Amino acid sequence: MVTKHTSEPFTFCDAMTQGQDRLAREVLESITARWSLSVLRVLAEAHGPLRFSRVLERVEGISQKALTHTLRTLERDGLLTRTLYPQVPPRVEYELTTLGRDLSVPVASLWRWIAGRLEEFAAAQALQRQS
Amino acid sequence: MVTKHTSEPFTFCDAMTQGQDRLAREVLESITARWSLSVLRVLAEAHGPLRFSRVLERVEGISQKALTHTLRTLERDGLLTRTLYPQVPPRVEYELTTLGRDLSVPVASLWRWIAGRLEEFAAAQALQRQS
DNA sequence: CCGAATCCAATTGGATACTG
DNA sequence: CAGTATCCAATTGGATTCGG
Repeated sequence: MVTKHTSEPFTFCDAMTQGQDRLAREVLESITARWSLSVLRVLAEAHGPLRFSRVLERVEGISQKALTHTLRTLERDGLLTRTLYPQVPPRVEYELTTLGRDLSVPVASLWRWIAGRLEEFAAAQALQRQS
Repeated sequence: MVTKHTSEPFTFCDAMTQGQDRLAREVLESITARWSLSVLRVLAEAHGPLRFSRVLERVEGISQKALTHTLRTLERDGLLTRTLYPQVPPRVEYELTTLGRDLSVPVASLWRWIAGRLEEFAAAQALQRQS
């Protein structure tokens, strides 16, 4: 699959089959879901595996249920691995995959694009509140 | 505000105040919300203003309520403009701003990053379903 | 025509209790 | 310890109706 580049923006979807488009959207959603970036960040900063409880502590405001769901989704998409050590009490460790680590590059780009235009966004919102 | 670049990924949040971080997240959310990309795309391809009904027709599967909400959010963030022509019956036109048009660049980057790794994502998901 | 308002179904999310 | 299960509150989303 090769993405055609034309003068038209947003054409990047066109070269995909319906299944590919669906998968790509799924991944995009899991990346941009409520808690994903925070969890990815915590794991990136850990430079190694982290137990469930440690992640729970470091992601401010997340509930245990939401964390479980977020981790499962990111695992499903191959961004992190889940390793269960069958001990009593059990130990479960989460760690970024190479894919998960590489992700920070394009995500950081988008983030910086937004960060570089914060004044424009703030101005737009301020204008909006007037009318 | 200057974003510090270190070897650490995800540090791009650090140089922001809490208010800036909140705003950036708000924008990121509005961009990645359910229908935003489709709406932005339709407007980008229009090369000009588009009436509410025309957008509604071209975004497959969206409800009128969801479209109204999406348009309002994107307008609030300065990505498009809403122009009301006080006629009977009323006419309302939506058009991308420069900010909205520029957005397609970083979004396309992230999209291509994902698109270029679809096989890895598919493989990860396949593996997942086994266990 | 545009969209606000209303109603209702379905999904989400937190809190708590429980288990291997 | 790391969840799953359950209950419940709050939010979301579609369908429909109504109004300027």
